[in-house]
Amino acid sequence: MTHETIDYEAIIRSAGHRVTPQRVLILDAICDGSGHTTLGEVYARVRQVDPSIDRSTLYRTLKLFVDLGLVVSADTGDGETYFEIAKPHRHHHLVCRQCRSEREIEHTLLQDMFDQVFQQHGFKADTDHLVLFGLCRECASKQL
Amino acid sequence: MTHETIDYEAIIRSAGHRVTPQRVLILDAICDGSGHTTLGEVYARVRQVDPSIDRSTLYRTLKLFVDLGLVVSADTGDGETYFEIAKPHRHHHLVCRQCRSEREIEHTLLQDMFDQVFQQHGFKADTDHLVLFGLCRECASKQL
DNA sequence: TCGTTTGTTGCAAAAAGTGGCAGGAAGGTG
DNA sequence: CACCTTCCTGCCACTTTTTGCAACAAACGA
Repeated sequence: MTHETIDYEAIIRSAGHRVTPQRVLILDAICDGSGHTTLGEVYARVRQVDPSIDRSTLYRTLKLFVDLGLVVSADTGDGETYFEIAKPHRHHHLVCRQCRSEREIEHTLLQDMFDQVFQQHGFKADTDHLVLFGLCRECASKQL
Repeated sequence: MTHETIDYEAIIRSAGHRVTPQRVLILDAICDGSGHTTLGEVYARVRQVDPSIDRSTLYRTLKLFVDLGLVVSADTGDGETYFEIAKPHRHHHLVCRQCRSEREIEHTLLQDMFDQVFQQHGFKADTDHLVLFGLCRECASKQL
């Protein structure tokens, strides 16, 4: 599982929160499958292991994880919110409006822009997971 | 009111939609106040003028306006979705995590980044209203 | 290991958001 | 101006998300 490579328990504890079976289970569920996972999928996986877990717990836990930076959430615009375990490298996503495909991009591509924003406005941007919408290469060529 | 400078009625009509009192009222409500407005604020203002307007009407109208490009919506990540009347120039926002202040930035600052994304990934980004989080100059200096 | 403290959980109820439907009204035509 | 067509709105029922609260259990010290 992806998150076993980072010490998530320490992160939770050091923020003054507790490591509970529910939280561990939910984190596991987010890591199952590859890449982004929807809230519904997470809920289904969690309930499969422990049907007694309440929806409200899931919502609260997800919010906590996002606040702690353990999990990254992205609203891809199609109504569903996606969750993904935080990766060691800062990255962002491209989402095609047409075919809905996703693609990761390196943070480096945005760093220059962040630097310019800082120079011109003194604003230290720290957004760590941006979603850019547009047309992917394939769909763009079909548009002709 | 901001939107009186553009012919929003023509935009609504030319798209095959009707100009109703409810729609006008909701557009007015979005323009009240400066800059971004939350959904809750819009609802409160609308109800103040006409308490009979239904929630579903507000949601449907907001969605319509966004589709038409009359209104720009931005998910600022704090759970609240913000709405703003569309402005003639493409722009984005900086939002301070600390003091919640907002500031507009020119699209030019992002264009280079969009160009690079296109060069490297063939992806035509067209996101027209990005929200970057971080620390504004004032809050950053206080952090010391 | 036991007891204490305090963050968490599950439950229940409220609030927010969505979809179907029938009556009502905007906009066009004669 | 009256009529007609079609889109909109308000209402209702339903799903999703959030909140208050009492019981529970993780973490820590003795």
